[in-house]
Amino acid sequence: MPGPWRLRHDEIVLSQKTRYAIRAMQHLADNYGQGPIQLAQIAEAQNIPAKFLTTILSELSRFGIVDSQRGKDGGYRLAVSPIDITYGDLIRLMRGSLALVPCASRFAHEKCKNCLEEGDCRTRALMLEVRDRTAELLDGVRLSDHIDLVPAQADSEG
Amino acid sequence: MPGPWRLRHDEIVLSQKTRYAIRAMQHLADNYGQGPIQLAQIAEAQNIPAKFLTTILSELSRFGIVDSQRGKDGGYRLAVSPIDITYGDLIRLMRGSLALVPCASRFAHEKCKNCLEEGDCRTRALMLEVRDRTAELLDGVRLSDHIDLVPAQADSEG
DNA sequence: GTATTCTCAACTTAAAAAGTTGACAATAAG
DNA sequence: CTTATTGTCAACTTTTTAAGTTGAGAATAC
Repeated sequence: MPGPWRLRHDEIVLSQKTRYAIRAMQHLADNYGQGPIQLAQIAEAQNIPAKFLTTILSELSRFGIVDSQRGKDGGYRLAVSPIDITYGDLIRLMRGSLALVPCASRFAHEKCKNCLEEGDCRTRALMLEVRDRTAELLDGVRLSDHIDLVPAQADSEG
Repeated sequence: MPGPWRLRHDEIVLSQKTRYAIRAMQHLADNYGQGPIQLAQIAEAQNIPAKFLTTILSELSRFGIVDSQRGKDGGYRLAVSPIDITYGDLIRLMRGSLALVPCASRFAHEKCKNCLEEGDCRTRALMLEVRDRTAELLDGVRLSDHIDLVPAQADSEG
């Protein structure tokens, strides 16, 4: 890997919506076992536009991973213990797949547009490998887990 | 991970452009050491819209990873041996980072929009881990490597 | 029955990705 | 030195996706 080739910054992988969903779920996990938590409270604590959170929580509720209750003192709670929800689950739920390319999705597998025949695509095997490693990691951490923060400094590249 | 929660399919990670770039580079790698390869030939062989490939190859050329030559019998060739170019290099070049979220990029690190303070973000450590594992894999495979295709069937999920 | 809280489809806005155009620059061959 | 060939590049159009809002409605509690 020679050369100081210039870097760009775009093509973010986890959308805002997915990230909001993760934070909302973390919030619910933190309050698991207590009464329903109101949307407004989550929005405020997690810095998420309330109206948008509406969409996200309804969706999670339709998925059945969150229970909702209307009316006074209503709100949301996890429908499942936080120990039974992995980050992999959440990401698959919100974005359909952990794969970097369509053809490397184990579940939602489909042909990549404008690609070669799959038998001739040399990138696919690598992307499947990446997907599997990613899944392994993301499915190994649960909403109930405490996650240690590492200092994270720019020593390695990328 | 209980429940048959419905899956979606969107938010693809490697853009068309990045995938085209990878295939174009593979093509050049296959013809490394031979004369310059013309854009039209690459476009045809790799099923890439020729005019769009123009943009991509010019870019790669500006990055210095590809050499170009104009005029009759001109074309493109790798400026660097395929053994010295990893898939990680290519992806970083085209999309700036291997990270799933902005705050987990080692190089192009920046704060995620509308997130909590980094010290309070519990997702970050996990995403850094994912980034590192991905980088490890992608930097371990070179354009010169033959990649074995595995049958890849939907046994595990996601 | 009224205040509260979630529901949801439809809509708007904004941004990014994908791809095209066309004038121009370099090179080779005659 | 002229012509055909091939890459360069900024500007543009089109399409798609993400992000967020609106507003009417449904369930619940008091």
